[in-house]
Amino acid sequence: MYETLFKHLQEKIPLLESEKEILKTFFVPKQLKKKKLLLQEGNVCKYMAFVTNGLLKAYNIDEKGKEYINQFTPEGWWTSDMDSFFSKQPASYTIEAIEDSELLLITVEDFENLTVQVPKMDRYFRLLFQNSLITKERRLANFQMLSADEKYKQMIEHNPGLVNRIPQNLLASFLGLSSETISRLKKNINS
Amino acid sequence: MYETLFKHLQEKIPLLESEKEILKTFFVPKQLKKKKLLLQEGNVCKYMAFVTNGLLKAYNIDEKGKEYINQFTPEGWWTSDMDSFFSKQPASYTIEAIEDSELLLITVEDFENLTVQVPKMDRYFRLLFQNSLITKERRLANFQMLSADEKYKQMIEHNPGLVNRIPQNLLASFLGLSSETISRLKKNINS
DNA sequence: CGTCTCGTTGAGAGTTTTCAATGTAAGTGG
DNA sequence: CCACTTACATTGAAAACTCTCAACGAGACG
Repeated sequence: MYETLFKHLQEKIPLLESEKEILKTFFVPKQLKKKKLLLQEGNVCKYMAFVTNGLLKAYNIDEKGKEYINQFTPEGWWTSDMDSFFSKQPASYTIEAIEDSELLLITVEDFENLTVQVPKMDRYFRLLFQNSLITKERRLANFQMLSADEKYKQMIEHNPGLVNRIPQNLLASFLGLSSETISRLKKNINS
Repeated sequence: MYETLFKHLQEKIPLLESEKEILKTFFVPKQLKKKKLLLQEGNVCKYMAFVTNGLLKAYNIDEKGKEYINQFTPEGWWTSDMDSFFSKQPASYTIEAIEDSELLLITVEDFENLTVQVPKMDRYFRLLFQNSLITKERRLANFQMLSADEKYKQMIEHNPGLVNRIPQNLLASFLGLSSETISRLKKNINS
């Protein structure tokens, strides 16, 4: 499972075998069954997690218990409540497995040590966060500018793989729509 | 004006005098009068800009000419269309000065060279992007979860300085509301 | 077979927008 | 310094969009 991680890292930075060995010592593998939590809202987010297999969701809950999905994380991507992770404040997100998943976990302390011991990891995470930031900006612009209809169409066009992998109600939550609205959009599109 | 930049960098990383001298060679100062553009949508974003003075806005425009403000950038912060800057694709944002401003510009090529020549800049930008990401996530969550009323109140509470510095219609655009709605919210709050 | 999850459909309600009119303050050029 | 224009804010009324609630249907799974 470390191979998935190394492959991902090497898309951004070259890695020596010796560095791979060092890296292995920083990560702890973890299995997470469907519906199990990696992080519970209110607790401090102890880990940043690289997903080697499966699919997770990160979401907020409001006073009425309604769920707002912030991010889906399939294999090959990272997840955590970054705010909580770095600041050690209680998390506002809950992170849960949508499918049985395999993760590699790293703590903040190890994260900091890793970037000191292997400085090119600063570059890796600079590039990772840089790309994440661009993605988030695009998502935010979609929220600002698009109608329900447009959001849904964009999603199908840009993330067909994900759309087919999750139930419609989760997609709705991610897009900031109700599941009923999506039903109605589908009907209009097929006519 | 470089002092503002150095001060900002040194909140995240220590800097030697020699490094400051190197840094100076990478940045070009620029004055930007109110209403003038730093970047026009459709052009490639050539610069990442550190604002030493003034205030800018970055926004999208839809087919109807409606403006959607993505970010306000006061002194001490960075602005650019990151997607366009790093990918060299045409920008989707326009960036404009709201007040007479002073900027320090760096090109992509120099940005890359800088991180190679001064590796701790990777760390600096890792931390910068990390924090920006957390901010964007919070902003996105607000868009997903909050009503017009709640968005406005949060804004006043968390960014009173900015709110007092910009006209209401720009604030509305930033929050994804109409200026009329904000007028009505104000009336309700003061009663 | 029963239960749980997920999706569809209808009707009504709520929030926010749009459009248009009006008000007000602040520049700007003659 | 005044008249005029421009920028910004307020208010009302109607319209649009999406949601909520409730009922029902269909498939998956133990």
